[in-house]
Amino acid sequence: MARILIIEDEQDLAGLVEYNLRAAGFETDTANTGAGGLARARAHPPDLVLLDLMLPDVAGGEVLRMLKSDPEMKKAAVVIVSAKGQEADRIQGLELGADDYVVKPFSVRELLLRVKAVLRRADAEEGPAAVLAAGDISLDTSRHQVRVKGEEIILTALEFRLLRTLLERSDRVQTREVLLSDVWGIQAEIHTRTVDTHIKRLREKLGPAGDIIETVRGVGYKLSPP
Amino acid sequence: MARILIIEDEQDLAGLVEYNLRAAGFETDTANTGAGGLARARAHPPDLVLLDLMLPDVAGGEVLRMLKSDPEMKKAAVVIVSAKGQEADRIQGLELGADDYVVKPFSVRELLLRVKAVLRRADAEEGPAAVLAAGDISLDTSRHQVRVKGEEIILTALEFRLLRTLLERSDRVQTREVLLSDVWGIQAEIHTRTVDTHIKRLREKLGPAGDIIETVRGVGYKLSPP
DNA sequence: CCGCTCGGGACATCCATGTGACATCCATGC
DNA sequence: GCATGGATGTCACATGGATGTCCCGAGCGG
Repeated sequence: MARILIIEDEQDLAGLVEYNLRAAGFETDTANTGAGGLARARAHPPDLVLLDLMLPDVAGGEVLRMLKSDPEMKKAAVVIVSAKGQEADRIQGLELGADDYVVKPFSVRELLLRVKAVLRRADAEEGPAAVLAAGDISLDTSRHQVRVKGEEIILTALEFRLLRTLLERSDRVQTREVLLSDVWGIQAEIHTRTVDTHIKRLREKLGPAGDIIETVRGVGYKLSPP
Repeated sequence: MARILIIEDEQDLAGLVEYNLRAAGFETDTANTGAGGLARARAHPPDLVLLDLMLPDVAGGEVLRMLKSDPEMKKAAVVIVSAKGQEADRIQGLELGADDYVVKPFSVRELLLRVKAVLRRADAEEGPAAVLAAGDISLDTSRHQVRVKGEEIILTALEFRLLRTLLERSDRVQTREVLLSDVWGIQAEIHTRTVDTHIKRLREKLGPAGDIIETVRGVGYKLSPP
């Protein structure tokens, strides 16, 4: 899922936003100052930046300019957060290349919708691509299609997410807890056979190619390309 | 590069849009009233008109009608800008011959994408044809006509738009949210059957050929040519 | 007033999913 | 080797959520 950097000096607000973005399945990172935000962005380029224009150190506009001037960070979408009535800021922000803005006070719901919309657009622009592969298996995210040796395999939405998660983390063992959390969105310990059952169904549908999903006894599952 | 006429009464917004269009390499011209816009268009026919439906003098719809009735200005593409929630206006606008619309508040990136897309289509039409096809279905954007095995099918403006969107993104799954956003111009989570209903109507009108609209359970719809 | 289009609520329908019971397998200690 | 307990594989089934379908009311144009 997408990675979002929050640059916001009001701790309460930052916490609230972070909590909700995580609940919606995003990875988040937070900085309380403009300088800190830029450092974070450089260290770990995000897909989207939530930028407050009123920061204690650097002016928000300046941060935006810096972000957009770095070829590495440039591709991140930017959503501006500005205080009520700062029309001038808003205009300036959009001129500088922000993708959208929300005005304080905003509802979490609205923020989520805008973030999702911006990311969706960014996705659409990236064109086709987005094909994961391992062994005889290839998975096309945008088409929502899986092939084994060129032959199409029909998966359910859940099976698809599971396979994608495993492919994205090829060769690394995923515990049942991690899978439950990342594929199912559930945080809990397990006493049921839910994960196993779906792994089984996946192996079944993949046929012989299903062998690349390995069981790591006592730990979890991993997908290991030949 | 293309020439764009902005008819918009909010000065700030007009300025912002103008700035960005110029930055993107377009020639621009601005009018703050409907009458002024028509005068400008007559004096110097644009390739594309960005038309706000809420104008101080003439109704936006009227401006559109005038534009389309003049043989000289007729060839200009029109992108409607309407305030949030003015559903009726959008539909009406499309029926009157607008090529696309954006809903306020919109992001600059979105506006640019739509403007470029519309111009691209307009360009393509100058050539032999602007026909999208898949299986037995062919859709002619310039004639606003759909055929199944050569037989003409009558679609409403909305159905046409829905089908075109699916055709343009053949093979790629579109979630209900994406469709609502791109076909309807609404940003929201869904609890209604709106999208499904229109998909159903589309399938119905397309007859057996309607089968190429696939349901991807848990995700959305996609059109997959044989 | 009639007919068309569209949105969306109220169902009907379908099938993906979660679950617990049971079978099986494997690492471990002897 | 072998017994043993815990971990994993497998299965059938109910249940809820997602989708298909129908229908009505609103808005608009003729």
